[in-house]
Amino acid sequence: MRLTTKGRYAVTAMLDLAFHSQIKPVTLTDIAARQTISLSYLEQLFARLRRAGMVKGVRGPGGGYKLCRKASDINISEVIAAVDEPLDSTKCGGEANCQKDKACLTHNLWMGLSEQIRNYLEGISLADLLEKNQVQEIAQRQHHDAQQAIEIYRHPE
Amino acid sequence: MRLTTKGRYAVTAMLDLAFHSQIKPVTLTDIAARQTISLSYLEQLFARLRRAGMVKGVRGPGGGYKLCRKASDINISEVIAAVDEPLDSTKCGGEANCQKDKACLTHNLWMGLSEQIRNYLEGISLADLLEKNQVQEIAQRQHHDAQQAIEIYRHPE
DNA sequence: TAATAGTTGACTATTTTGCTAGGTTAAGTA
DNA sequence: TACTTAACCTAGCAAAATAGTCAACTATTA
Repeated sequence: MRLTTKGRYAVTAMLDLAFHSQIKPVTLTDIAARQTISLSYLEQLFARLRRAGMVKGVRGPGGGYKLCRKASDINISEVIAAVDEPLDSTKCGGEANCQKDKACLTHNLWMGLSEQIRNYLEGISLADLLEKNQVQEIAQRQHHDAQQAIEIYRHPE
Repeated sequence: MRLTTKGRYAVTAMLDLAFHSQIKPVTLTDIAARQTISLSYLEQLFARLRRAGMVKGVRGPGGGYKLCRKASDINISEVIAAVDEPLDSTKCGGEANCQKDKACLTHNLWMGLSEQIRNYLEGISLADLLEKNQVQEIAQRQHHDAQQAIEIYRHPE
């Protein structure tokens, strides 16, 4: 899992869509204006989101985009995965010649971290974000949980 | 906090260094050969790591690089921070005109996530990684902890 | 002094990112 | 039917990031 501005753009746009599309479809032009993202770039992002089955386009006047599923059933992880290229799996793609090398330790760390981030983002839906504005507070609580996890990591049992 | 291949290269190299520099300094040529990273790219990365006070170069025959601190006192977070550019702080850099806009929710999410990842990586030192090879097992345990954090997030109290 | 190895800077190639410009197609509306 | 709207599609482009090369220079050690 990579974390770049591209994914952030996608999440921003999806949040805007989830917030505004409750009555009727939302045009990309509107999202572009509200979020200051270029229209054509949004089109590219939404082409991927559509192919991933997360949004549906409605053509013609009064058309636009709407969510395929409920906002509570779309998590941040899949939004990012939809727009990001599936990045090459770190040279040693499970090759046998890798285990002997110390380099693979790093590989494992990264896999573990990726997994951790993915899980974290999978647990947060678009609806979660729209419902509660006190993200700071939540981050604080999760910070605390993370510290506990680290304790367990360092001193098992 | 961004997650790119650049950071992964840096961590890989630092791990290699921590592992091999216990007796004498390690040349970048050696690291380049072992980790299949180009020498000059490593030079660029180590220039930053040196400026960040994490490694020290020893010139002349028998020279190379060594760690400034113990491997247990160098965490993954600072390695990545040293080589990554400090990324522009998301348009609304704490501006007042931002709070009104729904876009800032996304911003907050990202800040929270960055914080989470940073904390996670701060809790892992180079020594931690070298000591235990069972990263999978650890990832498993942390996965479990992450799930608990998500539960708390969704159902506070 | 000669060899080693860090240090520095300039330069190149590739990929990703973000965006522009131009179309085509489907669905409403006059 | 003609017109408008907006999705959908394609090609291309400039800036940045990524990854790497080459060459000169400096400090250290043998």
